[in-house]
Amino acid sequence: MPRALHRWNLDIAAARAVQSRLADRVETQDRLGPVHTVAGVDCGFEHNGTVTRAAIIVKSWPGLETVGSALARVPTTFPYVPGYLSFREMPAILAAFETLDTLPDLLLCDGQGIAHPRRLGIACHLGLWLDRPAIGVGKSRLVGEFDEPGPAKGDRSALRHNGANIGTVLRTRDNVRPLFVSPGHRVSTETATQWVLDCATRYRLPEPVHAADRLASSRGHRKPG
DNA sequence: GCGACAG
DNA sequence: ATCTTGTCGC
Repeated sequence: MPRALHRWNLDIAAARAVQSRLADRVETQDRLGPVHTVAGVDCGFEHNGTVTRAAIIVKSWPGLETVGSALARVPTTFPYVPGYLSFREMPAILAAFETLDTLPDLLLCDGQGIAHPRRLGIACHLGLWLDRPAIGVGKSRLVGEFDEPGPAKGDRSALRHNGANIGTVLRTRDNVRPLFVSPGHRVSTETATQWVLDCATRYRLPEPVHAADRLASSRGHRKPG
């Protein structure tokens, strides 16, 4: 991974051009190997947002036991602009991945996959960069229209945008706000949806992402009660 | 011009 | 994302 050869603090116009170019390389068909490890990826911020904190939690599959983790803190160089999240969080995320000796078999990223204006959400960007199967798990919608899914765990509806199916609005627990699942790379919408549901055991967020969320967030450090 | 807008 | 305790409901 030619990390040193890349600059991430581009202007919006340049970032947009990069997204459009990379979007063509995203694979929406299943191309996964045996999945023995599933990782959750998320970011948090410290010091008034000047530092980005990326967290990765690697879980075994099946079993969902934590078998690895990584944490990296990097100076924040890109502002939060809807549609350009990867340029803000990728530097820290890649720094965290570099401390892992083995890449996970499947990545669950907090954020969208192809459910993005130019079909290049952070899950796509990360999946392409690491050449790993990746799934986007958003807590809210960026783009797309959908019908409210039923109230029970497993209920779902299609997320569409510009006449295309870009993901699934999935209920991962009874009576909780649904998640927005979309392919990141090398995973189909159907498979992505199934993996998120299979990893959703006790929280709204799938286990790996929930764990990464806690590690990335400053509140995850508070003492248990 | 106006509203929407991942984390 | 982050600042933040208790409280209401399934």
